[in-house]
Amino acid sequence: MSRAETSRRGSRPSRAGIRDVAAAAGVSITTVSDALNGKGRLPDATRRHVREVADRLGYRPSAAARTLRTGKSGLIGLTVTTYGDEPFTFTEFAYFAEMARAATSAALARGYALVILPATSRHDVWSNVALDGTVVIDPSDQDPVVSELVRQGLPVVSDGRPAGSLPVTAWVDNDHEAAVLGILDHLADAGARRIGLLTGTTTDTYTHLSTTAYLRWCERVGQDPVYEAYPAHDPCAGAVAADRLLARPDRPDAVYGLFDPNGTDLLAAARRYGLRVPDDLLLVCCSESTVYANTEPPITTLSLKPRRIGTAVVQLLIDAIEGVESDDPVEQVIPTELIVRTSSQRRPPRTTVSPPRSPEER
Amino acid sequence: MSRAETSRRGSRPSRAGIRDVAAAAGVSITTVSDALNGKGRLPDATRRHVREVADRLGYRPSAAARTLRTGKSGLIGLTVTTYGDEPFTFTEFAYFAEMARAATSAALARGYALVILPATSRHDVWSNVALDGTVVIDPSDQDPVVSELVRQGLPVVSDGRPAGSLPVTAWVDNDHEAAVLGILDHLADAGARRIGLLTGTTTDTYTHLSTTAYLRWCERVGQDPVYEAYPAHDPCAGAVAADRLLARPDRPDAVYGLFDPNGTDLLAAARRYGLRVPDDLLLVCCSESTVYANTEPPITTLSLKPRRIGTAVVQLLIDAIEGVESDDPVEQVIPTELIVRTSSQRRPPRTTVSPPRSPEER
DNA sequence: TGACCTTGCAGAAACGTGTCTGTCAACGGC
DNA sequence: GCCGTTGACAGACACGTTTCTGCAAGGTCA
Repeated sequence: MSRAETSRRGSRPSRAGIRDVAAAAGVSITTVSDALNGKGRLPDATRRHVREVADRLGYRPSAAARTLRTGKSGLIGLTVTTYGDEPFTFTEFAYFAEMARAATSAALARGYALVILPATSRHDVWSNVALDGTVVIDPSDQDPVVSELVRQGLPVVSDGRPAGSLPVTAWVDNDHEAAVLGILDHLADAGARRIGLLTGTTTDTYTHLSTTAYLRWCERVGQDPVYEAYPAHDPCAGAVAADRLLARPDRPDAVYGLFDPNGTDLLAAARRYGLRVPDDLLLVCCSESTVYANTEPPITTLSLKPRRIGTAVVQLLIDAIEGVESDDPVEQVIPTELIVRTSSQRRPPRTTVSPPRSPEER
Repeated sequence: MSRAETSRRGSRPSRAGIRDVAAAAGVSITTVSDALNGKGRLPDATRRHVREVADRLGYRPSAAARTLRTGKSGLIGLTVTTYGDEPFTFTEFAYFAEMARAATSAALARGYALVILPATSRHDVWSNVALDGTVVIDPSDQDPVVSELVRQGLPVVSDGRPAGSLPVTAWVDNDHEAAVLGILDHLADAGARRIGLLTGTTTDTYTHLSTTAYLRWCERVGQDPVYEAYPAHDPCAGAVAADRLLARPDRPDAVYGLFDPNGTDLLAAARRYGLRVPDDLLLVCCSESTVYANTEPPITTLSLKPRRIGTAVVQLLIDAIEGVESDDPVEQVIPTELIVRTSSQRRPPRTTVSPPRSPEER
C-alpha cells in the first residue's frame, strides 16, 4: 500500500515522482531530495546511486511543487507597454527585441526565465503566474501595476528612470539629456545653423527629457526651436510629420529624429524637396536598426544600447531577488553611442559605404 | 489555535491566504474557493459576501498552489532558435517581434502567458517551469526538445512545417514554394529576363523550400539559376553577397532576397554599380519591415503574415491544451502577401511615394 | 411519518516537493 | 561502562489550493 503503488494505480504511467525514485533506489524521500539537490550529508556512493536511478526513471521534479515549497519560481515578468489591445509599441520594435533578447540571455544564464506580461492592471493574468520579480519597461507615473507588485513585496526593476515617486527597487536608463546635447553639438560642429527636431506627442519620459533638452540647447545657443511632434505609435504619422518639418518656411538644415523610422521618413521627405543629404540637410535619428548602415546615404544613428540595458536590468533584479548585497548602485546609467555615418558629415572624407559593424559589437 | 493565527505568527504579515478569507468571512475554505471560482451551489448573497471580504483583505490566490493542485499553470513556452549563446537570429527580428506580439495577445486573451525559452536541450531550465504546452519556432529535424516535451505528454505546436517525422501536435506555416513561384512570375510579368536569388547557406526549412522552388522554376522556364548564398545570421555577409550577385558576368536583371535586410543590401549594391531600380534591376525581398515603404525607391516585399501565424499557433495550442475538439485542421497554411511597390514595376504609373499602410492591416 | 431529494456548507484528502526533527548505530574519551 | 558526538538515513509535516465526500436542515411526496 505504498504511495508508489497508489500512483501507479492511475491509468496513466504519469510522470515518475520523487517517491518512485526513492522506492526504486531503496532509500527515503529525504535522501533522494538531498542527493539531487546536493544538500545533507550523504556518502558519494548513495548520491551517485540516487542520481543514476533518477536518470533511469526520467525523473523531473515538479516545478509547481518546488515553487510552492520554496517560494521561488525562477520566473521573471517582463512588462511591455500596450497600445489598445496589442502589447508593444510600433516604434520600439528593434529596441524592444534587442533588449528582450539580452534580458532573456542574462536571465537564462542565472537560471531564470522571462514571462511576457502586459502592463494592464488586470489582476487575473498577473496573479495566475508566480513571479519572483518583474522588469518594467518605461513605467508611467503612478503605474498601478508597479504599486501592486511592490505592495506584494516583489522586487521591481524598471528600464527607464521612474517618473514621480514610483517605488521601484532599482532602475537602469540612458542619460537622454546628455545624448541629445551631444547630437546637437555634433550637428553644429558639422556646420548646422538651424537644427530641427522630430519628436512625439506622448508624455513618456524619453520623449519628455529629449524634447526639453533640445529646447534648453536652443535657448543656450540662441536658436529658435524648430520641431514637429506626432503620435509615435502611428506608423503613418511619422512620414507626414517629417514632410511638415521640411516644408516649413524656417526649414532646418539639420534634423534629429527621436524615433526609429524617422531616418527613412526624413530621407524620403528630403528627396521630395530636392534636398541632398548631407550637403543640404544633416540627418541623425535614434535607432537600433542596421538598415541605416546601407541606406543612401548611410544615416548616423544614436544607439541606446538596449543589450546592455537588458542585461543590467536583469542582473539588478536577480540580485534583489536573491538578496545579494550588490556593489552596483540601484540606479545605473548606461552610456549611449553615436554611430556616425555619412548623413551627419558635411564633408565626408570619402563617399564609400561605411563598413558593416562586427556582430560582436554591443 | 486556528491556522490563521499560525500564519499570523510569522513575522511578516505575509499575504492573506484562503484560510484568512474563510475566517474573516465566517465560512469554510470550500465556500471561499467555490464563491471565487464560480463553482458549487451557493446563494448569491454568500458569494458576494465572500468576494467582498477577499477584496478587502487583498487576497490573491497562490499561482503555485493552484498549479500544483489543478495541473494547469496557464503558461505556454515560446521556443526561439539560438545562435551561439544568444537566443533569436539576427535576420528574423521583425518577423519574430510581430509573431511574438500576436502570440502574446492571443494567449493573454485566453488567460495564458508566454514564457521565453531557448531551444537548448538543457533540462534544468525547462523543468524549472511548469508549462501547459509549447510553441516551437522552426524546429530542426529530430529536435531533442520537441521529443522530450512530447514524451512528457505536453502538446507542441510549431511555427513552420516540421521536418522529418517530428511528432508535433499541430503546425502552422506559409506555402513558401507557392510564394516564391508567385514572386518569380510577378517579376517575369514585369519584364525580367534573368532572375537572381539571394539565399542562405543554412539548412532550415524556409531556406531549403524557397531555394528548391526557385531552382524548379528556373528549370521550368529554361533559365540558368543565378544565385548567391550566405550565412543569414551574419549581418555583414548579406551586403557582400548582394555585391557578389550583381558583380557576376551573368548579372540578373531582377533579384529576390530571402531575408529581411536584403532590400537595403541590394539597393546599396545596385547604386554602387550604377543600376537604376526598377529600370535596370527589379527588386523584391521578404520582410516585415515598414522601412521599405519609404526607401528610394520603395521596395516590393513579401510578408509572411507573422501576426496571423502567431495567433493561429497559439489558438491551436490552447485548443489542444484544453482538449477542445477544434474544427480547424491541425495543419494550417497561412497565405503570404506580396506588397507591390515601385521596385518591381518596370513602368510605374507614377513616381509618388506609396501611401503608408493602415495600422489595422494584418 | 418515513423515504427521498435539494440546498448550503464543512471536513479532509490530495497535488509533489523541501526540510525539520528524530532514530539508530558506531565511535571515541573519560 | 557511560555519555556526548557524529554520520546516515527515515518519518512526518507544511506549502495553499481544489475538490470529493458527506452531513444537517428543510421541503416534497407517497
